Amino acid sequence: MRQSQLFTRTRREAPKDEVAKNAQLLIRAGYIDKLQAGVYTYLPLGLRVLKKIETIIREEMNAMGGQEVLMPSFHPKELWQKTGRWDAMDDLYKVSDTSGRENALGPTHEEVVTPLAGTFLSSYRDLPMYIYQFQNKFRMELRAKSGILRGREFIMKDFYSFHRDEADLAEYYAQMKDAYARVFERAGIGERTYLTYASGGSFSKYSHEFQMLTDVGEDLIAICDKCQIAINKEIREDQPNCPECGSSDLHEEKAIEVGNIFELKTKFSDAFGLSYKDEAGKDQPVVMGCYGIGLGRLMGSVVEAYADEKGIVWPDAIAPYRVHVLALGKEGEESFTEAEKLCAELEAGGVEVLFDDRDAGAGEKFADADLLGLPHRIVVSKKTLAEGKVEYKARGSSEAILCTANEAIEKLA
RNA sequence: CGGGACGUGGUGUAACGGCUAACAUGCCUGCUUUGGGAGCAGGUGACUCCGGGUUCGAAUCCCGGCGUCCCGACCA
Repeated sequence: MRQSQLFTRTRREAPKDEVAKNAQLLIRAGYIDKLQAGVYTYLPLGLRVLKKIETIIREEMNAMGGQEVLMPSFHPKELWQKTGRWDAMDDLYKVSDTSGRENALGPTHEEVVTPLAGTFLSSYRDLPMYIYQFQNKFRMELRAKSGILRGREFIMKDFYSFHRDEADLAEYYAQMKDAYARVFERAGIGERTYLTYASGGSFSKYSHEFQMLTDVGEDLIAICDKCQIAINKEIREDQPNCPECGSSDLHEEKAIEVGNIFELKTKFSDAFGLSYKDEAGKDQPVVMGCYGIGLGRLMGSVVEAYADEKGIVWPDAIAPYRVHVLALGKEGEESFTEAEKLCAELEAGGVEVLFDDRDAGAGEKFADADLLGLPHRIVVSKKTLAEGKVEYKARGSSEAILCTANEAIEKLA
């Protein structure tokens, strides 16, 4: 991609109404744009990041047997009345049309997926079954905040599992913990993300959250020094010690929830009469689990966690482009033609490249490269060409090295 | 939802109740420059959030609304 053709451009300053680091940097670099409080547009660069995250999650969810669907955002009131959440959920967006008919904008999809499952699941032979989607959720946060970390409209992966009994759910639930750990590992935040015990609501003792350490986190978690499992502060009264090993050596950290998994059991099956026939032909309630990841929040959390004073630092796996090639000098000069060749070669090898071909000074290009945060930077200039080389630098490192174009390409393999 | 702060060109800021609302940046023209946001010249761009009020006169003071951010509460 030629940067001169990019829809967005960078800004020197962040809008004064953004205080959160993630929003400041993402807006300055042209990844997102704010429409209103808690509601953001994902611009070409930002959408690429989001799609990378989505792909990682999709691969892991498919590996767990998930089948992807897309349910509507616009839900009839009756479904939400059936579970009592039409009145009970404060952050439910309710919309009415000119006929007076009322609908909800989905903040989550149990009310839709449960009856949907009832359409197709009728026998023990149909179970287990796994359905998921990526979709915009709506929650009327009384106070949207922290950039894209807590929005009113946000994209979420929500996954629902259907089982014949609690034992089967428990087994699957345990596997999902591992799948989630893989997602966060692959997204580049594995070493700072902790499996965290949290409140289980009315039907289960615990649910589990995946909490990523960051100062802007809204949650306080206590991490077990022995087994590295954490407990959310909300349940620490009842559970002062590590639930895994019983140790009392815990230390507190601020963190943000990037994913959660929850045993719904028969809460929604009961509300909607979702049942199956067992081997004896007897009706049994379907046992459910649900599993969520907020994609935008994950993206914002990564920015919060890794950015430095110059800008964003993306992990390889979710960077919008892996390589930023900067041509110093002028269009038509050797530095440009050589940089173009390099880009073509990288792209032929399947490497995604952003090519800074703008008519701009060297300093501006360096500053923007730091701001954009692509993991690998290659500079082609008069200076490097004089030695028949290019300059390679990893965004996270302060060391730039002179090497041949081929050596640079090898670094990216 | 309770408390606080703030709304001025695209962005960041300035302006005592009083000239044609200023400066920087961005953007456009031309020249120049190309290893850390370089320079020169010319240009573009604002019903000062909206609605009332006070006043000879309001960006500025008062009232109401809307919006944004922060703290708190809330948050599968």
